[in-house]
Amino acid sequence: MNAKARPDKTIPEAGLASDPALFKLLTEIDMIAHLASNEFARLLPPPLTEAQFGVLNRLMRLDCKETISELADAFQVAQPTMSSTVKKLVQHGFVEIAANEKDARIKHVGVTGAGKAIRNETIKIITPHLNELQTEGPAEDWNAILPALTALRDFLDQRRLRQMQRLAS
Amino acid sequence: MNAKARPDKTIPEAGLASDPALFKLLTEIDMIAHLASNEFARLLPPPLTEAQFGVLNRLMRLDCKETISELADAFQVAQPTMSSTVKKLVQHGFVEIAANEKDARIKHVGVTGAGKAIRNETIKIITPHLNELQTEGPAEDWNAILPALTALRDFLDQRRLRQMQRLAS
DNA sequence: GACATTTACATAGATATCTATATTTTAGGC
DNA sequence: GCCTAAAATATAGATATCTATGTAAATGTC
Repeated sequence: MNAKARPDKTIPEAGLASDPALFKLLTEIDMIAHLASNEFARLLPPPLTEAQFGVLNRLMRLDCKETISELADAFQVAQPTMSSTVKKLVQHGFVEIAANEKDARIKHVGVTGAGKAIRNETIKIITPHLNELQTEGPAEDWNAILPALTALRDFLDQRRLRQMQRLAS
Repeated sequence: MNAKARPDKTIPEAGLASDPALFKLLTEIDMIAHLASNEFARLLPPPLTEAQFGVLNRLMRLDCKETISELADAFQVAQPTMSSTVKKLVQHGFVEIAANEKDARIKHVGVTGAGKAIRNETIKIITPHLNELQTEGPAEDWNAILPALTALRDFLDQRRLRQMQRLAS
């Protein structure tokens, strides 16, 4: 990202006035996700990437081990993508693989001490930025709009599952 | 994306109950963007990619030509990324480059007839899916929550510009 | 007006993702 | 029990993105 701060050409609202509300919403959501993702990626302590942090964060929040496929499903990425992410986490010593006694195909991914340390370090780095967003950002009632977005996400997720089942039949 | 439709392990709400509302919101937004992006990418008529469609759509909506840098800024991607996207659009014959008479460094990107055709074809493909989202998706008042998200996006965008200026000083 | 700086774009190399497919292990039908 | 199908993961190859840097053209300073 090398963009220079040029004369403000920012569009006040995503899309055109004529676009349907849902299309504008999705456009806006895409831009927010993109902006937040870029900012977040820059803050991460090397060698941690967004995908890698996501895995550490999830396993620590849920306080459990998960398999490659479970993680791939949770983050909605392809299984080889998660295999690659986990492989790098292993190389960095942030997770370790445990074999399943009953099924030799399955690998359980668990966070190591080093993994917990860098995840907590990341949280410390991120927190002030989130706080700035809270205090200096727009004063909206985020809890009020959260259920609508959760419903939308759930619908898209269900539709995705339906389409996959259609392909498999 | 090879995920199988496994027993429903969907988390009802993004993140943990203990997470701050804004963090949950950003997590939810990231998941929606991811889901929508995946679905959209699958629907695009080859050889069009999401980034390529975005450029065609923008130039046609604004009914103008823009430079590589202007497009990179608009989509918040690095300039070489947009150079690459435009190069592929040129190879497919969807845009054409016009030189600037006064400044030989500048390239103006304009949509061709073939570009307009495939953009309109894409709209036709997408529309039924958007309609399904409208009719079968959650019945929320999207117009009501749009301003809050626009404000959030604007804040993140402004913060990004501030940080870039800080680096340049 | 010469020279350093800035600007617009291109190129090179690295990474993360995807799809397609291979490999290994388990489960099921006969 | 055997043999096929399904499941979990790995490998290979392609693409899109990034950062760092190169190149050419315009700008500005003295």
